[in-house]
Amino acid sequence: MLSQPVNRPLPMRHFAEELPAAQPDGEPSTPVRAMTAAGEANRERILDAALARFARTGLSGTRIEAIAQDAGLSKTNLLYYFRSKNALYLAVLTRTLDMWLEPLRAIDADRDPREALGHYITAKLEAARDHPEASRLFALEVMQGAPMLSAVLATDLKELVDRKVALLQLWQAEGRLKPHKPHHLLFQIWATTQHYADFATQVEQLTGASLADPVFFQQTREAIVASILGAVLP
Amino acid sequence: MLSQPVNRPLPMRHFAEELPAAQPDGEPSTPVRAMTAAGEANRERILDAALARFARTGLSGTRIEAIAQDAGLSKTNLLYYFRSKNALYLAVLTRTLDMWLEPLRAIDADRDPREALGHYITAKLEAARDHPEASRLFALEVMQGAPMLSAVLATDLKELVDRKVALLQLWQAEGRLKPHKPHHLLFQIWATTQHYADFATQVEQLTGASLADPVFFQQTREAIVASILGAVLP
DNA sequence: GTCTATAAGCGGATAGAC
DNA sequence: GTCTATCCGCTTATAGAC
Repeated sequence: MLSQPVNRPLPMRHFAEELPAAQPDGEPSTPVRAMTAAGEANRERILDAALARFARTGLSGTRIEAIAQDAGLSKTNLLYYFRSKNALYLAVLTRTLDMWLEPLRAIDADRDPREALGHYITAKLEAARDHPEASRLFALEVMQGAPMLSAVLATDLKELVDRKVALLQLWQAEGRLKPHKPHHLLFQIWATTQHYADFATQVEQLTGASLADPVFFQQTREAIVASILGAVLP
Repeated sequence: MLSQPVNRPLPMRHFAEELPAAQPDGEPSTPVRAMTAAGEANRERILDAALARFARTGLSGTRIEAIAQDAGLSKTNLLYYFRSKNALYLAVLTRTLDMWLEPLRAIDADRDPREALGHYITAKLEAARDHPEASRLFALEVMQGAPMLSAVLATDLKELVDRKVALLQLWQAEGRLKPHKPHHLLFQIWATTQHYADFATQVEQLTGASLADPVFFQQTREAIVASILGAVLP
């Protein structure tokens, strides 16, 4: 749809998306619109800063000037790289989504259910530990009705989940999983693992620990694995 | 600290709280500051509308004019009842908090652990079904670091949780629960039950159902009870 | 208690020089 | 690519009449 920051005036407030235009690998030798190394580095710093801010204060609660400061440039300069706050927000969402869905994709039909699900839980909990902002970003977005992401959820996520649900049903038919509505299994895994990222403030206030503590991480992992796998394995 | 809307000018943007001044039961016969029946009804309608809006779009994403319209009065008039947006937000939070913590308080030492925890899970899931906005409101608040609520969480909630954790540890010592860090049991219950409220959009998109559907509710309840109680009961 | 009018300030976005 | 200056709309909040 769109590609790079084209400075044409728009009559109304535009919500046009500037998806970061899948940069061709290798040096930016393309004559059409070359992105310098410094430029690319700025882009990345902006996206990192934006993720942190949006995950903490949401879209409307975040001022682009704060993001710019975190990234070490001026507000105007940030708007050179991203045409609008919404464009930046969307860029952050899409950049993070693939990474976020990766563990689910990795659930493998060839593996043993116990092993595959155990790996999935561990991977999700590691993601909650290593990328809590990503978890919170999506949680904020989905909780507000996914205004910017509903299309992707309804298509990409739905498709992916449908495939994995079919796999779980297959395992059930083979007697390798107890009969259950498979969605609940997924929801329980998502809910419990992401809780430790999304509600980290509360978890720390109540226990004094976080997933960053290896002992606490192991405890948590075992608690989740025990309850969820215990319920679905025959 | 403060009580009713006093119209004194404030030099800086004020975050002073107008906690709703625990209205004495019975008719407003107090001569000091009587609240008419109509006034009280307005207040309630505002609070209801505010809960719905804040839960959906957050504090900064909500315009008080939208709340006013939902409640059927003008923005100016809303500000007659609540001195500021922040005051209104705080009033909504505090009004909802007690209701939200009630199920946890109800966990009873005299009951059988299986029964007590089963009831707790059911009550939490009913709350997620009947008051999803309350769930989302607190989720939004806590996920953003609980800027307005951290004091209450650190004292009231902490105290309440500490008491219940002690009870769970007692049950463990008596051999009526498997040894486990009790916090994880609570977190799992919170996470799974609240997930169906907080991520209702996603749940509906993926399953086509919601907790409002009695069949789906039962399915969900049984899945949660099975996994969580299965793991902690001896 | 409710309305009209308006103050006051913030924050996103653009223009244009360098 | 980065900066300075500035515009403009939006939203909270207040003043004051009725």
